[in-house]
Amino acid sequence: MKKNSSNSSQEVEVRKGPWTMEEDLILINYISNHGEGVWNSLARSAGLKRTGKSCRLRWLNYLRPDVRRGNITPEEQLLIMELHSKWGNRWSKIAKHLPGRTDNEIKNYWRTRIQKHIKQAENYNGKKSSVSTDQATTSSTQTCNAINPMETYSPPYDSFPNFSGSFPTEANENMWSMEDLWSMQLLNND
DNA sequence: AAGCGATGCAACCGCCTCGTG
DNA sequence: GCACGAGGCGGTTGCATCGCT
Repeated sequence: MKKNSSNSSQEVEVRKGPWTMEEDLILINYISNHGEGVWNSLARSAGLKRTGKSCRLRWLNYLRPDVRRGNITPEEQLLIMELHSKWGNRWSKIAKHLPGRTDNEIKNYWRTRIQKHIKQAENYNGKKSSVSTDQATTSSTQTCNAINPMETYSPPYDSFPNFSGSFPTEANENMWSMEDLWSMQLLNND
């Protein structure tokens, strides 16, 4: 990002974009041997041409052994919605209540799935209210003065016709599975 | 079968907070 | 008390994939 550092003579090119399998392995290997630490120095010591931030993000969102991927269950979804209605966009706070889930994953899930349904519901309500304003206002008065987007629509979560059908049914396939990576990492350690 | 728009997710960016000297 | 660096967080973007025409 910023290139005006004092040690510009030794400035190393910073890699951006998708992580390669090799980089993943280096990071996993390094952390399993040395543990997490100061991310900037970790990135340097591990020989990764990445920023500390990038390493941290990759580790937390993807490489950590306890990260669960895909298959957000209906229970988790309800919890997300409940916590979001309580705290708003405090994704990391919400993520702490969903073991194995990352803030990024929850954020993405919210934006791509739930928010879509909210918009649909709002449109539906809008149309409805144009026909019958009284009904619409009475049904939304409970929460109409809230700032939180969760509270700007009235139907309960389970009233979305397609909602239950939109749960991901299978884990997203990555280029390589975490099991593969970890087994490779174990092999490297030998 | 090809083209194209929609969708989902990984990763980056920039701001804020906190710890340390 | 102040400056600076690192970490944390939420918002946004870019790209790969999917599904429809």
